Amino acid sequence: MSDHRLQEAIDTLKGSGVRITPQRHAVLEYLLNSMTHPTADEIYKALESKFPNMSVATVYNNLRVFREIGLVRELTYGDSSSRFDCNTSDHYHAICESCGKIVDFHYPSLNEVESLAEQVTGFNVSHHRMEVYGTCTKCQSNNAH
Amino acid sequence: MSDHRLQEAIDTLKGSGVRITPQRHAVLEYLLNSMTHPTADEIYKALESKFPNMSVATVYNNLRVFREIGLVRELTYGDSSSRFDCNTSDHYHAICESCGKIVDFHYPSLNEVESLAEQVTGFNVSHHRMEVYGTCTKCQSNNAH
DNA sequence: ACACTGATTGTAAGGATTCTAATTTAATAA
DNA sequence: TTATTAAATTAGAATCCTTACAATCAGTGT
Repeated sequence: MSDHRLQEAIDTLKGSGVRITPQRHAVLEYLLNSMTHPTADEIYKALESKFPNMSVATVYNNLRVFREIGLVRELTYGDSSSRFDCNTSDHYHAICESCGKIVDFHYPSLNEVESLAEQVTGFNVSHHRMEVYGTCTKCQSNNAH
Repeated sequence: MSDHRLQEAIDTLKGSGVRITPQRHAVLEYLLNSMTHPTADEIYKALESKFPNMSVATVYNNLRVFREIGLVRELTYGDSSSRFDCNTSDHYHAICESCGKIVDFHYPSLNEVESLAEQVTGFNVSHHRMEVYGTCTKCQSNNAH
């Protein structure tokens, strides 16, 4: 699908002197096509058939590289494992407390909060994160029987 | 210090049929007097001298009880272990990316964001979380040499 | 063809958290 | 006060996620 974003990401990697190996390409492609903010293990399992010999370590290594270069963000919610999000455009997440589903939504960036926080705390603020928690539509109807 | 908040919390627990054991009391008291959002291990180590036989499992068990009852919130940042915050009044956190320090700050609650998220995602939103990341005053001056 | 650097692999190791089974204890009522 | 009982604690094993490590492999340039 998003060949353009993929090519752009590959160019960014190459520009940083990172080699494009088949495994690395596959992890990156999977992340770009995925709308579900997968965990490292989900990526590993998804690529298992294509790369039967790939190690989990490779997935983690590549995710770290992508994160350090700024291609993906690591999301740490309450659950045990990190999730990875390659949508770097400004957006926020709504998380279902019942089923764990994550839905993106847009909102004008909270610059006011950042500048107020700088004044109050003396921090030099670089970024922020925000999520709303609640019940998704499907779980709402399930709960209503 | 905050005997009032402690007594209030204990009443809440008793009202839910939770027994007040010495260990439980100590964990709760430590959390209430702590301004640093400690990890489970920090709590465990801090109470070690008073309860030499206490198990880590006890700390985790009690934190889970407190969380389920709504006395504390579990904070999951990028680092490996959860932090626990018993300040249930509305506030946000500023986190230093250099030294890990966490500073509370107040801001009018982002109700607008919650209602917009409900409209866009169809979620029934119960709450939200937000943090700003940056460099604290101390690390700023350290970096400047 | 050779050397060099980085990437991958498999496995071991680490840390945080949960589980389990046995023991102890707080709250309650007789 | 004592007996009762369900809940809480304990110690250690087990689990899960992630990282570290050493050996191997692959691509690039000389």
